Amino acid sequence: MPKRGYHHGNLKQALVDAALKLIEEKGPSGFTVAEAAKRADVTPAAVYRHFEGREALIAEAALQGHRIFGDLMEHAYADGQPSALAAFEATGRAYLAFARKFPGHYMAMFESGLSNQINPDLALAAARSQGVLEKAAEALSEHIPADRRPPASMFSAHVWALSHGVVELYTRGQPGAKAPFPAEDLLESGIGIYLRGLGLIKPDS
Amino acid sequence: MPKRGYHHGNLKQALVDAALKLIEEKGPSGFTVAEAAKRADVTPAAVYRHFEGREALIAEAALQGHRIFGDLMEHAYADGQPSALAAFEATGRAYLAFARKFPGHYMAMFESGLSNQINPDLALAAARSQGVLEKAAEALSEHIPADRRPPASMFSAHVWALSHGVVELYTRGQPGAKAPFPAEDLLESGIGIYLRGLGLIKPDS
DNA sequence: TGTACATCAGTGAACGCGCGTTCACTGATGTAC
DNA sequence: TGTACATCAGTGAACGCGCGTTCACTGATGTAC
Repeated sequence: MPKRGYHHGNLKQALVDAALKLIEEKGPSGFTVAEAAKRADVTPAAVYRHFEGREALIAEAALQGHRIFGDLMEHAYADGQPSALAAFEATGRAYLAFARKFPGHYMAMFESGLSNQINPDLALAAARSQGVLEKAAEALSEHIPADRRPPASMFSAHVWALSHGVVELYTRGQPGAKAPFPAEDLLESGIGIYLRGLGLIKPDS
Repeated sequence: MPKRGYHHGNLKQALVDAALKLIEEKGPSGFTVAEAAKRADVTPAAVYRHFEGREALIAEAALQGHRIFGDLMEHAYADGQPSALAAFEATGRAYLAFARKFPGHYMAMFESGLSNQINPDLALAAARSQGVLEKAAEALSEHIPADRRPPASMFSAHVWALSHGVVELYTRGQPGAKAPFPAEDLLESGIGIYLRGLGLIKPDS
């Protein structure tokens, strides 16, 4: 536990953490500077010692999220190697696992309406995780005969879209929500069928 | 053009239309009662002659959206008949077409955070469009040998998720957005590969 | 057709609230000597 | 080790603003006779 007297010790991170909790609870637009400050036991004005404003705080939360996300994707990819197929599947699963485990980060990254271009660090971190999936797709596409091989960036876009859709529709526990299957199963089976469609899995395995 | 004197003529719908435009422009949480009133050339207080409050206005917008959406899905389904495959593919395309053509409605329906349970009419209208896709999936699943036939509600969930993901990620024209392929092509090809994976399309056709 | 009146869709002013942000300040901390 | 001082992370009060909503009201409309 960090010290706490008049000076906080690590207020910047405490504010980011508070913002993440708030975003998780009420969505990106339900989050307010004042409430984040309150949760960090600090006056609203103190926020401006560490951030230019509300948007900068959200951007920092998103940045941290992209870094974690990128790491997870890299590890998933590495664990699946040397099988191109296993690596590709693992990155898909990592997407959902991240959304589950870091919902505040996820929302800051993908649902806040914040542009990644706001800040070069953010743009870089965002590009990195996307790059991992594209790399995995690239390796996978080499297992398809060259004459009828669709572009690898298409695979990654498909899986990214499917993953995102599953998260948005079947992961949010809205009251009265439809949840026919666990999201993990839905994504796993969806990707499985998709890969079979690409001819990368045997029809009956 | 409706008359306009002291009385508006059709203020209720004018407010819904204004709300839809605003939501389209600034997102569901960027929309305000005051601005919707202004766009309809009316005092904010007038809104309360027709709606209980802000939320009720959004709910009405979402309701109208679900009705249009349901109709589109039904028509797409009917046009694809009697081919189960064509009908299924058509409903997928209809999803994206709706999101393109009625972005305000789409956002009110799927991005406003509004629960469909708020209002029985809304719940009904929302269930209807989902039902069409499920019906299409049901018919399709009968073309798969019964012993290795996954549940039809899974197909519809997969396609729904893929469609939603494509809309969210590749349809919103954010500055600096990644748009490797037209969303329509992405969805079309994704569903194609998926259906091949189900064994419903010939590998090389 | 003309008048009296009920209905009701709008107005305009006001409310309390919480927001993001600013400012001069003060108290704690760390460093130089 | 002790004192003087610069640094700086926090405070507390205040700002202007736009929000959703309420209220008593008024002017237009439609109907009964």
